[in-house]
Amino acid sequence: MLFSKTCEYGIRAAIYIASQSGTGEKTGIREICENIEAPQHFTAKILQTLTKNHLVSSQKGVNGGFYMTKEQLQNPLIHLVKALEGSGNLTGCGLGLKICSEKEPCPLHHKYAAIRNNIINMLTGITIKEMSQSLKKGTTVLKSD
Amino acid sequence: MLFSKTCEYGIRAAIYIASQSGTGEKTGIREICENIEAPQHFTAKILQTLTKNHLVSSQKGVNGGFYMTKEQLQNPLIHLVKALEGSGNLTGCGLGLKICSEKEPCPLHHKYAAIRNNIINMLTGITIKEMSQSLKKGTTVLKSD
DNA sequence: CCAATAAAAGACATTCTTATCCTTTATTTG
DNA sequence: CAAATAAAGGATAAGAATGTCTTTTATTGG
Repeated sequence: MLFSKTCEYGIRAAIYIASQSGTGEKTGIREICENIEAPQHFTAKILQTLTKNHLVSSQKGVNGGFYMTKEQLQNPLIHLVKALEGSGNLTGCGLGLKICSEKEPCPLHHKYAAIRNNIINMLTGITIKEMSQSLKKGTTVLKSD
Repeated sequence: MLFSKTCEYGIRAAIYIASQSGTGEKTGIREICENIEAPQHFTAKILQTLTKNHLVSSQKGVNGGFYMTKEQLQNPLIHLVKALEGSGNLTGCGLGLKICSEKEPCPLHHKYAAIRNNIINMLTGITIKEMSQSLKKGTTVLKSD
């Protein structure tokens, strides 16, 4: 509900890449998509966006693939979301008004603002690394079987 | 971010209709759309859905239009959202997994579940009437000028 | 250098959302 | 009843999101 397909696949791919980035290993797009059950070519495009935004690293050629540096592992989830959804997403009016502020609020403004703060806090308060660790431990999953 | 255009227009239209439903007056689609700055034909379709779901009332013909009964004014916002977005929207996994539960959670499951509860509480805790009252008082607005 | 490999990039197809237009049906008023 | 009115309904169009396929570019290992 919160995320587009682009964002869902992107987050899942990033978590999987992170889970494989322990000692500098790289992971190919095919392996990623098998492990997160996502369409391969579409996900490849999404990873292009993430690498352009320096949230994921990649290397072409033999033994190439995607990986994440220590610094990239520390990125909070919100960085991925902003790169993939655009940041306007987290700032607009809940009812779609062009102008909606504390001074001239829509009828949902205050309650919506509270929710949005919750969301931003959640996205800011969790790192890729944390999510990948639960995946490595086996306490969480990224696909349905 | 939370709502589709369909939902945004639907909610705004419902609030406007509610604000005009004091003593049984009806409001035409043209007037509604002028006051909420929404596309007329598209909004008309949305209102068809809402009337089918008995969330708004309508009457054809001369002096007809849309209105809401006392009971309809008491509907919480979540009824509109479920009618317009479908209720699956408020139940699925944040990362799009088909299966994601307490037993087999995705890496975002717990934090996402908390947010979703917040959202459901917000949508359940506010009625159309409450929103329309703030509009009538002039403390909130539904359009940008 | 050459062959193999894997990501990047571009073109295109499909589906869903958003939006418009036109016709039909129901209702009211004179 | 007739004319006017307004919502309901159907057909269609434009745009965005999602998804696929093919070619190009960069890199590595032999």
